[in-house]
Amino acid sequence: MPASTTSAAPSVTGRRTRDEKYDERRGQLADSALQTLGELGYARTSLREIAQNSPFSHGVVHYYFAGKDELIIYCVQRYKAACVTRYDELVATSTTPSELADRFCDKLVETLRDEAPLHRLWYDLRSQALFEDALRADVVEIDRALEAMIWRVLTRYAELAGRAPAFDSPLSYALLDGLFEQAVVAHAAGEPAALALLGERASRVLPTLLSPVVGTRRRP
Amino acid sequence: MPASTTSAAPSVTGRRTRDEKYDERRGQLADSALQTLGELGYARTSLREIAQNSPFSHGVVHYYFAGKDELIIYCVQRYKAACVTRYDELVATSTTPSELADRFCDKLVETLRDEAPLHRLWYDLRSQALFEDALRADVVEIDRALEAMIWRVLTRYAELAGRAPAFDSPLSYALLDGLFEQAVVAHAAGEPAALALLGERASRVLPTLLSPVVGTRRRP
DNA sequence: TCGCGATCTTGACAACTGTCAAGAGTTTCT
DNA sequence: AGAAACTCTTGACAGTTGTCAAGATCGCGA
Repeated sequence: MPASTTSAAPSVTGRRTRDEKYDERRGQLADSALQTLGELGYARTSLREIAQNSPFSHGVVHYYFAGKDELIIYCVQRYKAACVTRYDELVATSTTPSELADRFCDKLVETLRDEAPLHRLWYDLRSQALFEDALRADVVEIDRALEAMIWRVLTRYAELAGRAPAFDSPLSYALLDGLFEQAVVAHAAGEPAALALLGERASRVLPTLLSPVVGTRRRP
Repeated sequence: MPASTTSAAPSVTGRRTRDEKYDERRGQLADSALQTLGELGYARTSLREIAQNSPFSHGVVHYYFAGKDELIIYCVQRYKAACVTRYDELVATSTTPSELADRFCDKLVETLRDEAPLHRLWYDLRSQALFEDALRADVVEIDRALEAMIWRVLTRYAELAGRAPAFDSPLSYALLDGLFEQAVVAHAAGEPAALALLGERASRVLPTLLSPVVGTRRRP
């Protein structure tokens, strides 16, 4: 174990301190673990398999983590950090509702295309959390963060359109998440149209997530 | 192995034939397996655990099934048969759109309340199919059957309302499935409001799955 | 009643898992 | 340079798993 127990902020000096290297190794191991998890899924991933996808041997895990559970949870939190800001730039810079909708759908398709293993892993972990208590708290927290991410998109979308969201945050997230998970499943099953269908369906659904326009009906 | 290889239709005589008993045992084992799977999830369920939830010992599985995979797939197909007709009676006997919507939402809540383990298992298996090729074909087939089940509800709902479905079958299913899975997760996490929220959200979403009314706008 | 096939139990097997201790190798500091 | 702390490898452990073979038990037909 490292001598110091203080958390590792970047050192002011040029040299890296021990704690920084320690945290770097933890991250390195977590990335190897995430790669393996994305390929094999939670159930089939063993510590030895993780180590084989890393420059280290299987025993090193217990030097940097208390055990398998702590490693997995660390991975899950790392995954979350990479996810929840995915649409923020798009939300900040879009100027019309249709521009925001288009860019959001494109990004949705793009992340499925480029990061399919991680998305498979996410749905796998969320299912595992239905049975494994140790995962539940972190999975629920990530789900909330994803919901908030979607809600930021929708509220800005509504704002740009001069309308209101049709549903509240959890319901809106549930609908879009169902759409995305269906695409992940189809993509994993090798359906080549999965990407295009996701984009097309998302762009059809988005307008219905805003409440119907009022006040434009002609006077009687 | 049983002497005859013919499939076991109910015998005309009063006595049960060997093949009938053979199939009965397969079903019995599959039910024990489904119970264990619903409690522990796919990853943590072993053949010995399944056998402990049955009147038999662990070795008997290999007398009735070629191996673990065949047992699991047999279970999954059995699960499907119990699921896909859940809303058919309601579809056949409802006479107004709001009656159908109410009864559908009630049934949705009821099945989550009474059969939560099986629903957990379903989402678990669908996630496992993202990694395990042996499960993929059967899981995809079940997903299609569930989609058709939902589509029967929606087309009848639209018919009773004198309107058209707003989206096609896959998209409608994806949206409602997202809603239901969210409720399964919340229910498993012990949130007591999960059941009520599911019913409330479903009844809010259903009307938006029909295309907006046209032709009722007053003439200019 | 007896015999034979169907059914089921028991026990063993190899493979795999998470865990951890012992020690080798490496870096750091005085 | 030498000691001390840190880092990593190796090998072993106990437990679990799917699989299957050998044999015990059951039940039906003659």
